[in-house]
Amino acid sequence: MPDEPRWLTDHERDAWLALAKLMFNLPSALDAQLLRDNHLTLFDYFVLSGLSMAPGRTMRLSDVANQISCSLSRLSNVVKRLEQRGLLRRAPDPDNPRYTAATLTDAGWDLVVTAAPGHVAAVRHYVIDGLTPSQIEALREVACHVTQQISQTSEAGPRPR
Amino acid sequence: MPDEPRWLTDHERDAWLALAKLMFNLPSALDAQLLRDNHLTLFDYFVLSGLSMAPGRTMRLSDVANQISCSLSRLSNVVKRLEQRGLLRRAPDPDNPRYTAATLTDAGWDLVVTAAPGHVAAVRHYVIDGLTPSQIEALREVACHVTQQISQTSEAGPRPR
DNA sequence: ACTAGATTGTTCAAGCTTGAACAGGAAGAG
DNA sequence: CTCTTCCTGTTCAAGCTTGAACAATCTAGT
Repeated sequence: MPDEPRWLTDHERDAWLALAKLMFNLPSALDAQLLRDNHLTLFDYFVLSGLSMAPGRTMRLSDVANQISCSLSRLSNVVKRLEQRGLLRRAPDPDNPRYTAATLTDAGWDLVVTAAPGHVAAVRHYVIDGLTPSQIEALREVACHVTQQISQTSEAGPRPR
Repeated sequence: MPDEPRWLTDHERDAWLALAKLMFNLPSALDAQLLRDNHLTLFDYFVLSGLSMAPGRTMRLSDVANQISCSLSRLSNVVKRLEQRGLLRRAPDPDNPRYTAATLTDAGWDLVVTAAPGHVAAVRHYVIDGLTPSQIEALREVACHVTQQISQTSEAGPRPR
């Protein structure tokens, strides 16, 4: 039988509700821009953009999954579709055939280069522009805090009581 | 042909990447706790919790959709499933038969009461606890800024150039 | 009163995500 | 050397979301 839980104060609740609204709506807003202009989801863009910055435009799938914190299952499905569109190629890693390496094709590179300006403009429009430098710093601190809590908790179970 | 776009500075990019990681992972972390303990998604919880705070535990579907900023299509599907589970009832609004009103049942109320402490604990754990009051205030300001940008832009098209 | 348009909500097909089951290879213990 | 275990990645079924099409109702203009 749990003690009386520590409810949120009014300020805490306001901040949480605002964040929840952001979580529900920002992904679809960014998806909408990328889909409309480049037929990419935000998730697709992160995968391609990650590859475009890697040496040799190549990364192991498990490294990609770690970088953007997603399930291997989801990544595998997305990468399969991106390969079917000719934006990247999959091949077993020569050093260690257990790994699969994804390499951006020229078409994939061109698409990232084409899509980047519009995507950055959307991120600026929705998130960055209009914030003061100290708000941007606070945003970074808060978001890092949350992601750290999540990754630390994944082992110990979400709610340790 | 666009001008050279305004890329993000290092600080801005760090803040944006941290927020993106939060967006990708916080919803599933909160879903996981609610699904494990109460067989509810976060979205389900917001719907039920919204009804539980409304006068008569009743709201019009379109008001619910506005409150949590989601498509009517998604809400309609979720509400149908919640009704099948006996957590709420749908009925045409007596005042205006064009509206559909959803009313929380006793079972739905009991479930919200049961689920709330664990959910609040998870929100505290992942988000609120460990932040200073000024960080919480900054979070609220930033999140409100973003949601405002999104709702203002939905009319004029995401990327006005 | 009548028509045109807007609002509200449902439904359907298509696509996506999730979690579980599975296969293959690598590393380590005995 | 062999067995077990872990890691990596794929696949499949089930469930969810999306957007478009549709029906029903209200509102406003004429």
